[in-house]
Amino acid sequence: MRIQAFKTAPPAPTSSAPPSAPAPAEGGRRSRRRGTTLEDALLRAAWEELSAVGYSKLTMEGVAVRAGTSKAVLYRRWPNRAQLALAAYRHRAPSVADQIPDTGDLRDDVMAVLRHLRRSSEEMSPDTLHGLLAELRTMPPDLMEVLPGVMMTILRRAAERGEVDLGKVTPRIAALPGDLLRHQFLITGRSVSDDFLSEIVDEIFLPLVGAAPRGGLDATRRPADE
Amino acid sequence: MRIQAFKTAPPAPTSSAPPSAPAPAEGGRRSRRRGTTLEDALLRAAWEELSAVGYSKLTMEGVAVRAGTSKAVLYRRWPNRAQLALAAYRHRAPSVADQIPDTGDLRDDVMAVLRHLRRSSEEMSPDTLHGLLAELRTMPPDLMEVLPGVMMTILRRAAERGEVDLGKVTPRIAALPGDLLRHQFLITGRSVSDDFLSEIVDEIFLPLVGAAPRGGLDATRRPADE
DNA sequence: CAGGATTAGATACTCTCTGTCTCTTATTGA
DNA sequence: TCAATAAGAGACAGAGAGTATCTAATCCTG
Repeated sequence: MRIQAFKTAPPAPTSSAPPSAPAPAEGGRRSRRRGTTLEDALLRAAWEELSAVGYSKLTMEGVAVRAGTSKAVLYRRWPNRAQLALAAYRHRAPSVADQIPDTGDLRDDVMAVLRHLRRSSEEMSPDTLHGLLAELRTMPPDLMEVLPGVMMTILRRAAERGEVDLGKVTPRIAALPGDLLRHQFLITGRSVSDDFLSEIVDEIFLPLVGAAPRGGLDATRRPADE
Repeated sequence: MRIQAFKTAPPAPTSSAPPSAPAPAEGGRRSRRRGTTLEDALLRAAWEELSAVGYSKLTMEGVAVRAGTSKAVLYRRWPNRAQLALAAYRHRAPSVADQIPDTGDLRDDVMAVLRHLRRSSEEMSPDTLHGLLAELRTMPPDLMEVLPGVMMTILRRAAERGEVDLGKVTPRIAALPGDLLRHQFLITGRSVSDDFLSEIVDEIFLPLVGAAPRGGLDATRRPADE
């Protein structure tokens, strides 16, 4: 036989606030949230918890407490941890496609995209990424499709400027810099260095698309130009 | 106060064999294993369990039962699941370095290495790889260092035949085919296709090391060249 | 504005798994 | 022969996932 919750007693009107929730105003109880307001708060809490403790230590209970609610409210919306974490990521992550760089120089554009991608990787710990991938079995396609699109735009502009020959560019090549960055991040579990980005671009990507790395191959950067 | 196991009764000499263990001989009890014999059996059981259910469903209890022993015996040797799984992998995986192909042709050599690598990936489900990476935080370096070494050997031989210019080959480029294969495996969660391997080699690797993809362009092909 | 529908928030509960510990006894080695 | 070692059995404590049930706050409709 189950022991059920209080039957009539109101939940202690004074000082029954959740332990360390984002402050339910003060003193009294916060009004009950619903709809989008609540959902936003849940996703924000999930993201904060994810950043704070990482995926492997992410618990539904933890998210619920941080959001000032309970597990049931989470399970009503997402079937499990992985889906919640993914939703939290999508809810917050700014897309690479939001601002496609256009510096007038292919190398600069590509570096800008890679730095952006690195920044957005850093927001998600490797632990989180692996955990997600392990539970989702596969990377959600929409997260993979953005980058090649962005790269193609950049390359098309470079082709118009005569920097590259579009005929040499296959989808695989367009995806290459992003793939290598992601691989490195997954394997080393740490954010990649600027040198690594330069290597990708100068040793591999630019040669493949037929654009000589401007000024010398000393990597990291290049001398004054024109 | 604890309720402890039988005090004097011998553990039911007849038919108390572990549920589905690899057959403890028959009828009676198997003799008690020790040392290397036992350790081998444990690692083999761990690998079998890993292949059978994947890392996310791998339990110490499951391995113990399969090995016909108990959890304590496992914990005496490995501090946790991840270390056990890693040990099981190392114990069984044949290294790529064991047989470096030498066909007399760079493309064939590289394809052979990639196929070997693919085969050995297939033995470990993506789920397992992600799970391991998530818990280990980072790929054990020794698992990463083998491949570039093998590739350099192949490339050196190709250079002696005049197929490539070693001066063009950086460590990053040597590691490239393996990295791309691993990335694809991690992201898609499935074994990669032959076409994918050809793409890597013909579109990316060979051009970078200055060796034209031989003859047939039928694979994924490339714009008319020379 | 009243009353019904919805569902937030609180809490209990079941299950599974990790990692630890204790106990008995088979096996080894001196 | 006998003491030291460790295998194998299983109890146990604790954490967390996911489910279920209840009360009451809020919304919506008439």
